[in-house]
This record gives sequence, structure tokens and C-alpha cells, in this order.
Amino acid sequence: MVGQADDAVFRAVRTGNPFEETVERLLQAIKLGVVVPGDRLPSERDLAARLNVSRVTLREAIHALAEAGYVESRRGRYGGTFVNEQLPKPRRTPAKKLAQELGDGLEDALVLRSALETGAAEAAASRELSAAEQEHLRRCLSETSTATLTDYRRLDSRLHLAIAEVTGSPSLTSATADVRMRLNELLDAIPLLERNIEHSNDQHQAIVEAILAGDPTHARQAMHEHLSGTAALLRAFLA
Amino acid sequence: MVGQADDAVFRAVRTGNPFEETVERLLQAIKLGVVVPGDRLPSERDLAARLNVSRVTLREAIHALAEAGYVESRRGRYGGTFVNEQLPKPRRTPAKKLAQELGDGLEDALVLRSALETGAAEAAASRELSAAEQEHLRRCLSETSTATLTDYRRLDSRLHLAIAEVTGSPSLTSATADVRMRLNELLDAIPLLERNIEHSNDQHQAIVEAILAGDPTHARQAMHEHLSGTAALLRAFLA
DNA sequence: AGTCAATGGACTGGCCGTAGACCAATAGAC
DNA sequence: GTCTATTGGTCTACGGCCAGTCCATTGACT
Repeated sequence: MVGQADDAVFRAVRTGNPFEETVERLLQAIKLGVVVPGDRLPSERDLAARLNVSRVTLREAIHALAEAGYVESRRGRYGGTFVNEQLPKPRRTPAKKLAQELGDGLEDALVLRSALETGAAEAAASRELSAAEQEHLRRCLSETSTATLTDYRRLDSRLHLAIAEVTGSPSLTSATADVRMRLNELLDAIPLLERNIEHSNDQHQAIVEAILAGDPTHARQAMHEHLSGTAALLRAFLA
Repeated sequence: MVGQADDAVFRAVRTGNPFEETVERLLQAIKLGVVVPGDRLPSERDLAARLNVSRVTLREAIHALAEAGYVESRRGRYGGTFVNEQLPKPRRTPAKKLAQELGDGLEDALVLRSALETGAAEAAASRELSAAEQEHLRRCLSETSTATLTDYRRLDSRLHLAIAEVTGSPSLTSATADVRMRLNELLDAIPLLERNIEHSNDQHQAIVEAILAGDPTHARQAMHEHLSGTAALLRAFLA
């Protein structure tokens, strides 16, 4: 055995039990804006099948999220589990502590994110996008640019996810969602400045325009700049 | 709910049971050249802990691999589980059938691979590599360039994995290993031409040189060309 | 030749998750 | 107003996986 890559291949098969994983996945859907306040989740039977988890386990996860104030369930036909209009405020753990917890994980996540998202921007710009996909991109861009402070993170996440989506690669989309979740807690720990948001919005627009124009090189470069800015902000704040 | 990204976030929490996952992981270690014929795997107790799996499950997985002819176990101190010198030949499933099974999965994997590996090349070239890391890269490159036909796939995989390793990002390394495994079966289905190998070797050298020279742009570009070639080959063969 | 540490091999009790069936409630359709 | 399909809520029997323990074997070291 060589002794370097074995950490990667002999890593944990499962990071948590099915219950925890399920909670995490539902949180992902909410925090990344895949489901929006007021939306209904798929029925327990459907969702359990899609997540490949028993209904009991899924219900436990939903129950946990309900107690935490994220969702609410209603019985009867046309009932279901709905995302709350008022989402719980993320606990602002001190940045230093978070940085300590993550350790090398921060650099790890940033490197992976850069690879995934610049790759996604390039791939998206290299494809022929359907009218629906174009509309989806534009809509996410517009919603992000007009977002209030409290909604900004979620809509920003949603836009980045949308870019991954229009590559047509589900795996790339999943990976992007996962790495974003890893960085989310950190992002919540740093203050949101109006000036930064404006800058981000400009960059978002440049990225989306390059994708819609079918300019892979420019799309990649614009995304690279955008991510570098966020990365620098994070590194500075957690130093 | 929007209805596009939900496939990504509501995907299966676990693709198989712990047993299957463990088998897959050990196969990964062998097929990607992380462990080499003659090598000893970590002890069952250590390995089970690293994989976060019970020893019983790990033993079942090892037993399955032993029956398939991949490994052999010896008891006593200085015993252990060893990778066989003669690995089982991969079954050459007809390319058409494989393509049918994968379906859209091929494009999915190719897009993800491109993002991960071009990103890895760029990131690797952007770092200061330690002497050990440089040596590791050079060694993998050299072993690949002098490989016999039967060993080529494994050493080629190992080289690509090494490039991901020297980014210093474990997540990127893991993801690279995973997507490579998804493409492995396909790669086994297409014939290995001496001419293609020579071409690959040239490209490999260009990539590694760019990384060692600290030239991110060139490294990315060289990797992009390399992957495009393989992707075109695969698409052509499975059309 | 004897010792011993480390390894694979085997067994047990317990718990988490599953599959499936059934109950209870709800709101639209008629 | 009644009916009914769909949804969340509940329960039970079963199986896989796990943590822990002990046994069997081996070969280097003394």
C-alpha cells in the first residue's frame, strides 16, 4: 500500500445513521432553497421511497424538524408536511469556534467547491439550454438580486444550485449541494454586508449571462472570480 | 417546490446496505491501485473502524472478495488479508449492453469527472508541493508510462488519483475515486490500443510537468484535452 | 524450545431500521 | 350532506448490523 490515498478510499462508509442522514437531507432541501416556505414536501410514502428509507425513519426525521420549527404536518387528503413561513434563525456560533471545529475541513471544502462550481459554470455554458432551463436560471438570478437580507443566503444557494442543475448532471448537482451545506454554517457566521451583496449580484449576473451566451471560458472565469472572493472572505474571517 | 433540483436533494440516502458498500470500497482500493498485488490490507479491527462498519460486516465483505479471487487471508501475527498477485480478469460485458444500463449515467459521470479532474489539476498546480508529493507524482507517472497492457488501467487510475491527492483536499480525492469507479466498467469494455496509450502517456507527462512547474492554466488545459479524448472514445464506442 | 503479541475466526445479546398492514382525519367531488 | 381518495399516525414482527468477548493460529524474538 502506498499510504496517501488510502485515507480517501478507506474513509467511513456511512457518516451517520439513516435517521441523521435523513434529517440532514431535509435540512438541505430547506436551507438551499429547493423547497420554499409554504411549499409542501412529497408525501411520506413517496419521499421515503425516494430517499430509500423506511417510512418510520422518515417520520422521525420530519418530527425532529417539526420540533425545531422548520416544518409542520397536516393530516387528511390535501394534507402533508409543509415548510414553515418563519424559519428558525440559524444560531450564530462564534466564527473562531467554527473554524476550530472544521480545521483543515475549510480548505478541503473550498477546494472542492471551486472545482465543482467552476466546472459547472463551464459545462452549463457548453450546453444547449432548453427554454425552461434558461427561464429557470433567469428566475433564480432575479430572485437573488432582489432578496432581503434574511433570505439572501437561501436564494444565493438556490442560484448556485441552479447553475449546477442546468449542466444536466445529477451527480454534479448533488455534489454541489453537499459541499454548499458544509460551508453554510461558516457563511452564516460571517456578517452580511450590503456592499458585498451588491458585488455578488454583479458577479452572479456576469456568470449567468456568460452561460446563456454559451461562453464557457468566460463563464468559468466569472465563477472563479466570484468564488475567490467568497473564499477570501471566509479565510479572513476565520483566521 | 421548484421541481428540478429536488431529484438531487431527495436522492437515496444510502445506495446499498453496509455490506455492499464495504465490498465496493475494497474493490475500489484494488482496482484504482491504492493497494497493489502483494500488499496487506489494514487489520480487520483497524479497517472496520476506519470504514465505520462492524467487524462482522467487514469480514463478510472480505470473504466475498476472497471467493471472487481478489484477496487471501492468513491468520496469526504478521498475518492479515493480502491482495492476490493474480487478479481476476474483468468480465468484458458487451459495450452496447453497458451503455444501455448506464443510459444518461454516462454523460452524468463524464461531466462530473471533467469538473473534478480539471479542477484538481488546476488546484494541484496552484499549491506548493512538498518533496514527498512531487516524488509521489513522478513515481506514479513513471509507473504508468512503463505499464504493461494488463496493468495499464490500474496504474492510469492511480496516477489520476495521485493528482487529486496532491491538491490536499480529501473530499476531492474521494469524489475523484468514486467517479472513476463509475467509469471503470466502461473503460474495461473498450479495447486498449497501443497508439492510444502512447498518446495518453504524452498527455500525462504534460499534465504532471505543468503541475510541478506550478502552472495552473496549463495544467487545467492539458487535463481538459486528456479527458476530452477519453470521453470522445467512450462516447464513440458506446454509441 | 518457549513466549507472546497481533491477527483472523467465531459466537451472543441487543438495538435500530424495515416492511407491511391498519387506523384516523380531512377536504374536495358529487 | 355523503362519499371517497389521499394523507399523516400507529402498531407489530422480522432481519441486519453492531459492540463486545473469547478462541485459534502464527511467526518473530528471546
